Amino acid sequence: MNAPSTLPADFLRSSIWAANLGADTLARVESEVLERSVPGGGVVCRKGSPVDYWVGVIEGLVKISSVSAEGKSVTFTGVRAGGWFGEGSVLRTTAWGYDAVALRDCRVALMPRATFHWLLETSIEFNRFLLEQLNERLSLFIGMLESDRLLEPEARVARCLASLFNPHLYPGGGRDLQISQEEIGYLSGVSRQRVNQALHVLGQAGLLRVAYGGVTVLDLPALGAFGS
DNA sequence: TCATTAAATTGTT
DNA sequence: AACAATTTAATGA
Repeated sequence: MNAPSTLPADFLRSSIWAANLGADTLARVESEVLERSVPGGGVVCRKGSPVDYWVGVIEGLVKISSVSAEGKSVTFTGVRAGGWFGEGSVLRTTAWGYDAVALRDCRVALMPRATFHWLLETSIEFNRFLLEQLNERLSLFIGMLESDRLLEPEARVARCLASLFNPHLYPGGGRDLQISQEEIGYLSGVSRQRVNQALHVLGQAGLLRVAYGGVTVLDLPALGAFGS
């Protein structure tokens, strides 16, 4: 069922930002990027700790969230295989402004801060990619401001899933995603029971197909616009 | 390959 | 939150 595990080098080459890099540039990046495994429930990076790397998800699913002083948790987004996060932190700050937690066993690629900045200074294509990625995330968060307060659980689940199929953030992801209803609950801030109901509503609407341990998106545009 | 068992996930209250 | 039903994964014959 699962694809054979991706080698770090293959993962880097399949990232869109790497598509137009020269061979020697790519070789240097490959030699400097590290790989690390994070068990399910483990912390990829913790709020307040130094930002030493830009992080790519090779395999698994990572939740980006923040916990308030009273212990209330807010999830910003999920990052699935193929996605990179932390560019804002690497660019502007020295400490992470949020937590990144592995929802299941993960393998992540770590690009050292220095490598990131070197790419930033040498590659126009890399800059173009960052501009697009930051823009995609901005519109994602703007949409969340609306959906978080105004929309019912069905729409929140719909948008949460749609965001995981964003072709700019997760290239080559296909239409299928292995994700449990519990994981969707963590990402969308909806109880698992409500996720279960919502998935059936969305399935009835023909927007997606639910399967054991995963979903298949049938109509991505409609999914992202559900409820508005 | 098949049957049995444990674990994970889903569906319902 | 708790429970039963279903699906998958693992194990050994």
